[in-house]
Amino acid sequence: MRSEGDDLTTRARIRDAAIVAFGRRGFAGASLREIAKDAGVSPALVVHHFGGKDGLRSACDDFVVGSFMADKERLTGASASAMMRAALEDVEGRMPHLDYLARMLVDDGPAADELFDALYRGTREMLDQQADAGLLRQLDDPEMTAAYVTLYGIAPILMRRQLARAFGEDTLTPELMARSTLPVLELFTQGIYADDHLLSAARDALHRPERSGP
Amino acid sequence: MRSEGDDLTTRARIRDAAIVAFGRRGFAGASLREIAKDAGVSPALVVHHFGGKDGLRSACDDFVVGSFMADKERLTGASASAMMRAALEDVEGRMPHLDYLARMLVDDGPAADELFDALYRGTREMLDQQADAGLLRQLDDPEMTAAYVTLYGIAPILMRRQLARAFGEDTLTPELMARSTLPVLELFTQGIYADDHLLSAARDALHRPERSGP
DNA sequence: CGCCCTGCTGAACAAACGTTTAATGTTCTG
DNA sequence: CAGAACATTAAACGTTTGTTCAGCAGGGCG
Repeated sequence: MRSEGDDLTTRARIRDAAIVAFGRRGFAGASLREIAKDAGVSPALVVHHFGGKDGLRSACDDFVVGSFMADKERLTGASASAMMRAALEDVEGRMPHLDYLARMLVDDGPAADELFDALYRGTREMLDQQADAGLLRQLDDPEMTAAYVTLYGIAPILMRRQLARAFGEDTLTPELMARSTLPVLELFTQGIYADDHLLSAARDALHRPERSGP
Repeated sequence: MRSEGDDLTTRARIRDAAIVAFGRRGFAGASLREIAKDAGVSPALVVHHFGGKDGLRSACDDFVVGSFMADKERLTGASASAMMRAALEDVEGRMPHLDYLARMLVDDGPAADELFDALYRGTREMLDQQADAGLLRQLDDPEMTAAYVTLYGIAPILMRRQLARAFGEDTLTPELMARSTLPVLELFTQGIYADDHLLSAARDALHRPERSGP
């Protein structure tokens, strides 16, 4: 009997192979036969366990999102440096999950909305707490800011390969992630512009949007 | 005879249909037959014009990247508010191209590297200019900062649907893009944190990375 | 023992895929 | 007008896709 909890069962092996395949080639690009071969089983068994390709997809969705949420919950309340260390520690081990999450978020699958909402809500709550603690500046549009902080947190995961390539690596290494910590925090605590010429120019442009004549 | 310049030829219609299909369903998910039907031609004609699905892909790559670069070049040197207005003006008209670019950047296609490199290079040059003009703060790691500014510029395009959904829309509207201008510029000119507790904590953690005992 | 589940497989299925081939209009050219 | 060159198609090909089906091994239970 298949119990949801214990792992390493055949069912779990299939699911893990599917996560890798979907993450690498996308849902449409990965075939049941390839997944079955990677898991060392027959294609029919995949259907037997998950009902079909769509069922396999939602099982993967649930598992990846679930373990991501568990990780997130486990680290809630931990110190910032502990979170950082945990995130850096095995990027490689969780790489298939990251691949899968990235694919989810751009493929508009059914579970992607739920995942993004959870991330956005988490970011909003975090920012609210920090605002209450007096750690934040006065924000012009807190909700939109929270949305962009969420986007900016996901961006390096979505484009991890390009980010790595820009620094001569071919995948995201712990060193690269460590190196990116300071610049990101620098941006978030003091920005990169020395004065507010761009900001006030934008304010002007938005408040009286003049059109250029012929 | 097919001339590269003038548009609305059958070849161009096929290519445009392919851009829409690839952007929506991904390269593997879109079929030649569907593209041919959307373009109002037979599947065989697609092969005749582009040599096959791969040829069609690279033709789309070239066209989308090419017109993107042309747009970018056309706006080089324009005022910031002019760039903003141009970018906002017809998000809807360029939506298929945005879909396609987003898919390119996460699908690791052959032309994606070239595109990202161009974007990254452009960002680095822009930041260098602004640094020379004294508009930038002193940056801890200018290259990594430039990489993240590039990522952050692309992020709202990659996750445009989620961003829109967070504000009750189902696609990226000009209003949403306008509304996001101020929060983003706010972040880039002064950050969101009131003090540097996170930044200095990260500096400490990176310079003496203590491990937590058992 | 016999029975029935459950995990699992090989073979086969219809559909969809990208591509090829041969043929038909269509258009330009000498 | 003949003929080459191009645009276009219907039909078929071989492959791969997701899925179905009948059946085999094996362990718990009467």
